[in-house]
Amino acid sequence: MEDLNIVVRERLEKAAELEGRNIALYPNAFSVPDRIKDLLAGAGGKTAEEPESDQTAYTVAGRVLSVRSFGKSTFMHIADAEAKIQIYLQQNRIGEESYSLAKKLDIGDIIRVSGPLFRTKTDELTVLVDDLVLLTKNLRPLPEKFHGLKDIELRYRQRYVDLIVNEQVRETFRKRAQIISGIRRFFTERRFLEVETPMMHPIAGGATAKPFKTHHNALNMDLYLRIAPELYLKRLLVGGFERVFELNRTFRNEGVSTQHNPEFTMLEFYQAYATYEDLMVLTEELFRQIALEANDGKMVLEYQGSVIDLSPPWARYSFLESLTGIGNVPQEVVENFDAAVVYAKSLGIGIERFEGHGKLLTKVFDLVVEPRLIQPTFIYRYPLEVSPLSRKTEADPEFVDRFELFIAAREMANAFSELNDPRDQRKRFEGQIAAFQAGDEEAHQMDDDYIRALEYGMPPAAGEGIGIDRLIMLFTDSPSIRDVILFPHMRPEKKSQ
RNA sequence: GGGCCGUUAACUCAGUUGGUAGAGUAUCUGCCUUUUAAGCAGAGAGUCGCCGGUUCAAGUCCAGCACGGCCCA
Repeated sequence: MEDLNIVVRERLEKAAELEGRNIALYPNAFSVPDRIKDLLAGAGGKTAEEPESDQTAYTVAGRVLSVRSFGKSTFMHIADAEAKIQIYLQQNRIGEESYSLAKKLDIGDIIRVSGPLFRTKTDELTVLVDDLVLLTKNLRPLPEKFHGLKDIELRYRQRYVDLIVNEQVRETFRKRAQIISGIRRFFTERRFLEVETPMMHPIAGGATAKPFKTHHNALNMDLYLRIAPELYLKRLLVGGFERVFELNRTFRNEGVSTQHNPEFTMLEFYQAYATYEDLMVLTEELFRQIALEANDGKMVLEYQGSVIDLSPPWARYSFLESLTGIGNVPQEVVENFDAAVVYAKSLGIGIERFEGHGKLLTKVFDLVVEPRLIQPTFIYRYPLEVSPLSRKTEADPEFVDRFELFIAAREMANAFSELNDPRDQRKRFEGQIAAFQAGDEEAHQMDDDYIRALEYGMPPAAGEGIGIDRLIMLFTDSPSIRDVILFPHMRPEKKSQ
């Protein structure tokens, strides 16, 4: 307690004083029948005189955000979950006893007030308080009213404070919830079944990434936090569910950045009897619905200064076309491995000895093409080498029936027609194991049960993964993934406050 | 992992050439019954991120570390 600042000490003293007057600091069971939003909406169409004539008392609760105190009357603003409203306390209306409590209230306290509505001289709808109850005493001062809480570290570490004082942050997370429930509806309406598959995997598969490792004590076995739900969802296609989706957390043991958080939310969906081309159309429809619901019905949005038009259809380039056409990569680089090595080195790309032509070209792509893909763009037909779970392109078996979607220079989705030939899948895994032995830590492991599942027969299908956090960033114009994750991962604080 | 930047009161920020630590908000006291970044008068509030070094003297200069941010890989 000795490390508390003077303001907290004073509030503790004030709290003790109130308790000495038999005023409960944290009382329970006070009903709050009205919402501030409803009061504002109900009075919206009324003239200044009408609220005066309506003496109906309303009861709202909320946190005190500001106080403007005079001798014997006080204005405050209080906010509940959706809105804020001004309240007006007068000593001769609520009595000296209640008014002395009002004088002791602090910004940050949660109170309940009852009374009729009126409009002030400046036409602001205000609750004329008849009854005041302290519901929760605040002991820590809120950040300054004008500048708010700016310090990014504090905002993430103490998100609760960020949410109290920064309305825009609340709005971002409301929009996140709205988009996610819209996605659920989109797939449910199309007869996709929402499923939950394990997050702890004995084999971390379905993506190229380093996993987190954990341990099950009773079973005495190591487990990995999933890097993708993919292989379990496809087992469900084998099982007979023809359309499934999962919308939940995935974990990758990588660095943190404005676009990476160790745990993030991923949508994956699989549709039997569809191809990756069908999913391009479905993806356009999905974004169209999200824009209708979360972008005021507009297909155009602004992200960090770039105007992005989501109107379908979106541009489509094959992977190789995009390298030469968008990235201005010389033709011989895409045709010849040795030329690709020289070119990659000239861009400063580090090359591992287990990396082949396809892998090299994806590194070149990330550097010279991806940054230019501002408008929604499908890049399709990826190298076989970087796609161990995708169906080969029938016309060109060095490539696969896969696309990635880029918007605002970021990968937003990854989709492909699924490889359902168990013999080919086993060979692909074996190739991955060879890469792992050559030093590729992210290479896929053999998953014998997955092969066994395919041997029972998985219908031809296509599947897709969408990084939900990046999608939310796009629709909320957020520069960092941490702005759309309520509690982003941080190193621990050195000492608690 | 590398480079650059930041860390000063609860919050937002100043702090000059190295010479006793500043403002606004918030808090406390007094006045004030239609204010809204209310106003006026006064007061309190600091491990200048941490640890060393240089110096008569360090918020300031130097080294290391911690946390954070941005960029790069």
